[in-house]
Amino acid sequence: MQQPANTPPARRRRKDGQARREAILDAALALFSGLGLHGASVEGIAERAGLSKTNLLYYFPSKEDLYVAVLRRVLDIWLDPLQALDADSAPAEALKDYIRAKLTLSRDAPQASRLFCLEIVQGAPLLRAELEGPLRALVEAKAAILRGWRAEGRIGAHDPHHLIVSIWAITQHYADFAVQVNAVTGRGLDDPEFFESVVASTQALILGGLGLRP
Amino acid sequence: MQQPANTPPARRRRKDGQARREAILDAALALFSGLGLHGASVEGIAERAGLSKTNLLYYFPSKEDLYVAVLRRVLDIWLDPLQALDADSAPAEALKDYIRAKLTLSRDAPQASRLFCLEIVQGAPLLRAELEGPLRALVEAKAAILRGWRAEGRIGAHDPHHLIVSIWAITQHYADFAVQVNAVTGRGLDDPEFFESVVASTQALILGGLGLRP
DNA sequence: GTCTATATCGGGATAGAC
DNA sequence: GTCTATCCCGATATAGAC
Repeated sequence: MQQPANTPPARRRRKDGQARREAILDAALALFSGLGLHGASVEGIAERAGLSKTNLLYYFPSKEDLYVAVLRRVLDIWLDPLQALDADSAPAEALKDYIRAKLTLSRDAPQASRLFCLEIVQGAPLLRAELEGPLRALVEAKAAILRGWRAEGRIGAHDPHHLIVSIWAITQHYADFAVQVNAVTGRGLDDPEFFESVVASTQALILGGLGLRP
Repeated sequence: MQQPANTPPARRRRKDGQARREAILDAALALFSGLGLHGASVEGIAERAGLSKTNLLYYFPSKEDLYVAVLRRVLDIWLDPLQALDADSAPAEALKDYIRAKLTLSRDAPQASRLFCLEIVQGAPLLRAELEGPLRALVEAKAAILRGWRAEGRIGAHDPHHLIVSIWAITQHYADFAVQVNAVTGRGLDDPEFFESVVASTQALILGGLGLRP
């Protein structure tokens, strides 16, 4: 079996390069989500990622390029859980799973949630196309599923758009407004007990609103 | 009756000064909420307020001072509606009124909502004291009302903190994530018909989650 | 209170050696 | 790929005349 040292230089360098890019993207996410695009400095990101400012600019030619790269990565994670909402499942189970998946994301990737939030709040000049295209189409597809359930009398009457938006609002709020939630309740999603109580509460609220009982 | 020209200079100047401060605060809110603290420039704010950069710095000695002044103003508006939640009202009516008041604020003061959101998402170094003090106390008082209603069997079982947080999350979301809501639904709170449907939907969701029927 | 001019600085980006 | 040195611009803030 070959040792790592035997790996051809070209390939090893490329792998290192990818790892370095990942490290930069991680550092950038941390600082952009905490300080905003203009509040974070390239130097600060570089320092956190363990390289020099000029060296960082070798990997990403400009600050904006880096920012867009981070944002793209975040968006990919973001669209994922809704995809799983399935017409064949029982409505209550499908919605409960979706709520749990979103809250899990808020717990495990709060920085991604916050960066997404910052970008949307400021008008999302970079993301608007993504929102009006793929996201809108995805929501439309899932709204159709909800309307189908409604037609079959399996859930109560409720505007599907508002339902989806409300689920987003609540689940993301626990990541984006974490400091406020913490100030008021003294706890956060990283506390397993609190996490489960939020999941249960949110599920109860949404299902109750649809006239379903968990 | 006296003409404005007869107003003593000192008084007139002071009144003009106050009006100018207001204009600056309005302009600052618009730009800070759209570009963030570091993204907005003093020059841009001055231009929007109709004076020169140096002149602005006569009224507010530094950019940060201005930012804090804007934030204080926003927070005052913010704490207001929850105060009105009253133990003597019928639970369903009190909650419906609160939801409508919050959504009205989201419709009429979206920039204030967004600036507040930006600040919280970034960790709210300036607001933390306000959150842990007055806000927490206020929430605790209102949570006690909800627990009282629960004890009397007038509402269903639901954690009061989660309920309040969920109402915040949904109602503010329509201001803060307006571009996303617009991308997905094609409409916003400024559309009266849409506004009323959001109010009705949110009320139904919350009351339904508490086992109440509107 | 308002203006012009200017000091000062941080930070993004480039040049070029190694 | 990484470094040192440097350029350059935008932005905050100040000085001082009017």
